[in-house]
Amino acid sequence: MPTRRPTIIDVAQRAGVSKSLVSMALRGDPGVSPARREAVLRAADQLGYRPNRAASLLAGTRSDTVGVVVDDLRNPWYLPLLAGIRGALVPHGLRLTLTDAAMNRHLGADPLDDAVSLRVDGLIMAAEALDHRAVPEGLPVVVAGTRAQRPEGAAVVAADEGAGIRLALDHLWGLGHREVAHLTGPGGSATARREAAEAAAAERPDVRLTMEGEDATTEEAGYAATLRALRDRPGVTAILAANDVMAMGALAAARELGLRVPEDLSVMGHDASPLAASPLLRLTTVDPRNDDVGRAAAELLLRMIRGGAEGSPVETTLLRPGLIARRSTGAAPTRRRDAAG
Amino acid sequence: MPTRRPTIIDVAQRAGVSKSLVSMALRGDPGVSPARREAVLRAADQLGYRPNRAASLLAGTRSDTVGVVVDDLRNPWYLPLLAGIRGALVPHGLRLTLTDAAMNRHLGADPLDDAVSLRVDGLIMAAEALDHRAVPEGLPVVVAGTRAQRPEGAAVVAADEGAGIRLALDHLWGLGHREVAHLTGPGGSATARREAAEAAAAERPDVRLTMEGEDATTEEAGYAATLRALRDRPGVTAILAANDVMAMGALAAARELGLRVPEDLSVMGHDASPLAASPLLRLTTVDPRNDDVGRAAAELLLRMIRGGAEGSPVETTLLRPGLIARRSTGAAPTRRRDAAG
DNA sequence: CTGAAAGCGCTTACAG
DNA sequence: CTGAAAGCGCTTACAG
Repeated sequence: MPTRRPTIIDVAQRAGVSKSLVSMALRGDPGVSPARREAVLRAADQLGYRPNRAASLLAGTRSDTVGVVVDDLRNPWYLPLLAGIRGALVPHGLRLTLTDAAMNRHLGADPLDDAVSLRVDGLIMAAEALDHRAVPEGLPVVVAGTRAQRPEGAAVVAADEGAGIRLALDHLWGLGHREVAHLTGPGGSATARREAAEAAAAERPDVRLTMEGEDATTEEAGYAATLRALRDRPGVTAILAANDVMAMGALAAARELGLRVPEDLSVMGHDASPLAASPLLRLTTVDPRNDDVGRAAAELLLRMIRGGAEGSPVETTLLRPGLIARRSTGAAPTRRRDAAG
Repeated sequence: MPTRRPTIIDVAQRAGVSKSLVSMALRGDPGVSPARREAVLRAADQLGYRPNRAASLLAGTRSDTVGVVVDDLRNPWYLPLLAGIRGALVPHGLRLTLTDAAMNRHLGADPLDDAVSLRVDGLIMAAEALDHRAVPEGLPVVVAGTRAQRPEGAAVVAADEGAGIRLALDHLWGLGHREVAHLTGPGGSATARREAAEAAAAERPDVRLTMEGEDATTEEAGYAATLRALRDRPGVTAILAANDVMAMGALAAARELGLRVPEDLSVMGHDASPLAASPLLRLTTVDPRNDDVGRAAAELLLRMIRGGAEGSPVETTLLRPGLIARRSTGAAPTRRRDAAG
């Protein structure tokens, strides 16, 4: 029969101390003498002790865990964000529990339920707002990235979408593009980027910005929107997609039409996801610095957790995005060379 | 001040029943009268009661949670697997906690620690074997996908790699390819696929199989390996990559060399990841049917959990893979048309 | 710096 | 079908 898992009581007996002392030693409480701490750690190691988190969760006031909700694992934009979050959390001894909203929603499960039922200390939402009632009041929440809504009382850390879009359009305009199609779709960040693009274009009467919308922001949507834009707008020489995944679709559409990128058509993404760096895409992209966004979101959340409810005014932090120029953008052709034309 | 969260005691008072009755009603115990169950559910709803999972974890014998460990979120092969696992788990009321080994390892954290400290009922490992000592003895483990090692006592559900590779080579041979470069790398599934390819080629003296190895199975590795293979082997007309991500690198290398796919060079992937279906790649790929693998792994794990330690002999289940033909493969050219040649 | 005691919110036998 | 009691393995005041 499998031996019962050792508990702190077993560790205490072996180390010859009380069980509270074991608890304190294990958690690195400074008020434990080095000799006893040493004895406790040795005993724990010898017994193969592993703390029962359910017990510590129940007894303690904190879970030392942060919940991270991402929208959809298929769009890899969140990877740098997650790396930033992890990097900020780990030094503080916090763990992270990851949930994806899309698949859970698909199955009728509440994506927040997991994190909430585990009594996470705080939540980082890298997803469109879910059912807000699911967020217990008083739970610190930071929204990471640009979202349509935010739960009441949540702080926001995101890239300055206006600045990012301006970088993108300046880049394209600088290359001589005068008619740009913007691929857009539903969701907070696509909406923010679309509005920023419209605002920027309004200030430049010499350029033309075409909007091409789809009901999704996936690669397929980018593919379809690009085909449509190029068919309807002969003057378009550059595509600015709402994200890298859509830009990937745009590259596919260009290839389908026999257009060379960037000689015949420039394509730009947004997110600086790992995809954009792919040798196959070499995508010029707006870099929201999502690793920094993640780091800042995690650090803000930590302050909210530590500071208690009052210490944290609801704040919005906007980070300055950058631009990563790769081979998918180049000088505008005099006139678009369509395969058909 | 934030109101204390309601507990089953509050629910019991409101419903006018004992707290154990609340517990039973909430968990759907059949031995509770419909009237009382109704009363309990109503009271819980009115109070906004949400169970404290830490408490139920500590008091109960099961966590109703399965841990899933994936290797690296950057390679999307695991997405269909995860969908299959979820689909099988949800109807049984089990939840899933997802961990990625790569990022955790990178930060010096034990990827299993989370799941284990939460006392998951079982583990699905879609990752290279980790530190086996971290797996508590007696914990049901199913390894999903072909992996080099497996924890002692773990069951395996995977695609039949031999059959998959045979499908791939038959496909290429049928198209007239007589010299194929196989892109390989470290790790269990790449190793299994390499060995299967070698075995299959050994039976066909009229074909030539070149191995091109890298120290990783990433897109960059596939890119580098392809450049090398095409430089060293003028007769190679097809690339068979160990996975879709490497095949993506191969496509990039082909483009770099000015080779058209599939007219000048055929490229094949493995995994049937979402990437392969991309309009930009349209990658012919071996389909390990990872959704089925995930479903079968979850169902086997459930049987192991329900059956207890003895009910489950260590078993290996191999599923028959398929082949998805797309545009990246085609008839072999008489002779490779190198951009330089 | 250390130990004895109470209690976190549930589930599980066990008695009715 | 229902209720009173014990206990899961920790943490946290609290007393020394």
